[in-house]
Amino acid sequence: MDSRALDHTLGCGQCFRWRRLPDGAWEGVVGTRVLRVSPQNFGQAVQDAFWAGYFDMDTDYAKIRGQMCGFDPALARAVCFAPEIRILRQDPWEALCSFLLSQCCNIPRIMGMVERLCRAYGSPLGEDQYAFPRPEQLAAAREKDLRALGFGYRAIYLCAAARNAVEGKLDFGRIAALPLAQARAGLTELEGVGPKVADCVLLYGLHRMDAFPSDVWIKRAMKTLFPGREAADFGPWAGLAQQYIFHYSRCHPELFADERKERQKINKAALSFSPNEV
DNA sequence: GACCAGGTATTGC
DNA sequence: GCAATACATGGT
Repeated sequence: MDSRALDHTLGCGQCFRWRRLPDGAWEGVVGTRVLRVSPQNFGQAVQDAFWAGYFDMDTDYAKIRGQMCGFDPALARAVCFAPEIRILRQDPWEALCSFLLSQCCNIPRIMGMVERLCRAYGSPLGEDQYAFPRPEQLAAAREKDLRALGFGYRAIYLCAAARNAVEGKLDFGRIAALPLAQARAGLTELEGVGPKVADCVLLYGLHRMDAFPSDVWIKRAMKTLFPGREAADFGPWAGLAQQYIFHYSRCHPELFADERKERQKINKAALSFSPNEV
């Protein structure tokens, strides 16, 4: 795996605990392990079954890419922009908490929040690294504690999730065994989990490759780049297609400049009708 | 100093 | 069912 491949997979917005170092290597915490991975040692790292699983080495991505590129020229452009994206097999609990926090935040802010959460409640792993807190650890937190970390209205969502996990009402093993629609329904019973967060948990935490998280970027991209298409059109690899489209869109905001102008025009008009009067 | 961000729950029509 | 709105905050 070359450095471009690491950049694609770890920098495409699917994970929040990896950082790119000045020399092009990446450092991250997964479970209770810390890994510094570079193009030079990647092959050796995935000799270890744990990391092979995490990087999803058993999936033939080249084959899937081929099918995608033949399906739609716009999708082919997104694939060619960052072809080496792989869908990591992340921990579902961590994915749930991370994407509960992600609401109305940009990725740098999400990374900051997750970092503060781990420092406050996770187990130390040495060298200034902390594990993602387990449900029992997070269950000790009160809403005000989490608000103090800057989580805002998302604080109660984490409290509720931790409580449900500890009490056994939230069981990822049970959800993993369900068909997609039912798994999604099970997750959306949790406070603060709507269709987007549920699909993120399914795709990134339970590796359901047909889950298709639809956020602001994906909604924009679907309207502009894939008019008339919907998630199901992308088939069993819709989740991977979604990741290609998400990353491509975020790196090409100019594609949506017209829509942004429209939004600003509407905002301005709304303001002129209701000037601030304190 | 706006603008915007990997949304969700609630409310009102 | 669907649009509007509140919810909190910080990165750029």
